[in-house]
Amino acid sequence: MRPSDLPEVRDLRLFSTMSDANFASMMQAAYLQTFPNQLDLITEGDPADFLYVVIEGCVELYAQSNGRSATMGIVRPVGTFILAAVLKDAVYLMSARTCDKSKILLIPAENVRSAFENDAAFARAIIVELASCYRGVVKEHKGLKLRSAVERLANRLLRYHDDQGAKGQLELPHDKRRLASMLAMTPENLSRAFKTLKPYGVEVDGGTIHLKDIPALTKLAKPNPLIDDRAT
Amino acid sequence: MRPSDLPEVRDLRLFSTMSDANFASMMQAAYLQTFPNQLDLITEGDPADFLYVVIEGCVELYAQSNGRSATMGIVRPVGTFILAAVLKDAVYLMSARTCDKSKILLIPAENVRSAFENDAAFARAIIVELASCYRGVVKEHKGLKLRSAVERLANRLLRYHDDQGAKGQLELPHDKRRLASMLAMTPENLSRAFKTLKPYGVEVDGGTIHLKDIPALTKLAKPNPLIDDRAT
DNA sequence: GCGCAACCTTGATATTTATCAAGCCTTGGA
DNA sequence: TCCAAGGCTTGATAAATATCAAGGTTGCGC
Repeated sequence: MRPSDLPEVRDLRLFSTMSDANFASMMQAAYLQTFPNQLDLITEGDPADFLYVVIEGCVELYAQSNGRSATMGIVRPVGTFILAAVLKDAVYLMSARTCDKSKILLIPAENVRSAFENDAAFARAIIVELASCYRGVVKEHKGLKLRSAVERLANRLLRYHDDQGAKGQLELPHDKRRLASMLAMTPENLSRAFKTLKPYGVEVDGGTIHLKDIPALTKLAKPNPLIDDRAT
Repeated sequence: MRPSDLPEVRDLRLFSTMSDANFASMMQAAYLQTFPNQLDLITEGDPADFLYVVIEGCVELYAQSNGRSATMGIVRPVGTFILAAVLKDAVYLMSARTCDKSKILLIPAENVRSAFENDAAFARAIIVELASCYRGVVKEHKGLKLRSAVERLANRLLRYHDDQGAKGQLELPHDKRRLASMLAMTPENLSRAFKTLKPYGVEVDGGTIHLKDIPALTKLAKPNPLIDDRAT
């Protein structure tokens, strides 16, 4: 794999400040692979052999215990996953499967670790990236502890709406099963939560959601930048 | 503040690999202060001015939204908090208050950031620390999504029991109010959860808990290293 | 075109968790 | 010593959420 093959990877915040030489040497043993839909990429508990970068398609991160299962997040191009396990040389805490035919870049964990030992700019980029991921989970966790299911849904809808240009409607980026699991509820409950939001101008048409009364929905949702903003 | 003043801080995993010069220069503007119990140290949303190190006493991290409040964690000596916000030069995502008379070291955020720019060993130590914190929150989050309140309590009791030498009994390290909030339940519910665990050999005597049937409790709790182990 | 499978919804019901209102200790201060 | 406050428990009740069982729709392969 040569650096020039995937300019979008080189441009990732995580990699853009590395020296060319270090980037090339990290990528030298990496390889690009295409996987079919619904394929298990990694299983929680396995040692972290690779850092994964989603180039095309879509990957679901999920966790299991006691026969229960929960979606922890969705990674879309161009995004990485399982960075912390790779850096600590530990086992994965989450499993991952494709939720679409996907093109994935696999960078051997050993190469990532030696790159950050040798490249101070990369180490700094990792710090920023890890700190962001950490704050992302803290926000998720706060949302789960401080909000009801309906409030979590309302805020998620407002977030998608903003992400998609605030045009009064939005497309759910995944199916409702997964959305329910991400929001820590059952699919049945998600259905009912949508009904609960109807008086607040939320109209569901398959995967398209119309928001007819954003002030009312916002008043219900009480969005909080310290939970909902991606950036801060 | 001179480096020699607080050897236990120098020995923290986060700082032990720094050069003496960089440690000294980072600490040069730091100061040590004693705070009474129940004092608010930081408020979520405020800019991150300092990295905090608990030297003596105890600090509660908590979050608020919509009038609701949740304990996110407890920091005891010698531990740091609010590292990610400091590194990102962002606002705090959590508030902190003392839950005991406490001696706290405050290191100006600017000094921490310039130290990691200049000291590669410190940058690597930060990466390990951040990755650990990140995995810690992921585990918390998994526990909340995959377990019922009673299961969370059962596993927490087993963890404390192990931490304290597995002698068939344990001391709750904080009051039940806070324990309930950490486990994402109300105090009333915690009381009832303890009663639910009575048939599994859990006997409550104030802050002392006796575990009379650990196999039964373990069978109920189904502890999972990918949720409960501190290290992995 | 038909039938199957996956996904979503709905209703009925059960379980879990929260809320409200006392009441009981313990503790610390006047 | 006694009072008051805070923390914990308990019971009754309400609200939130999950489970179970159909049933409807859609899309796809045959």
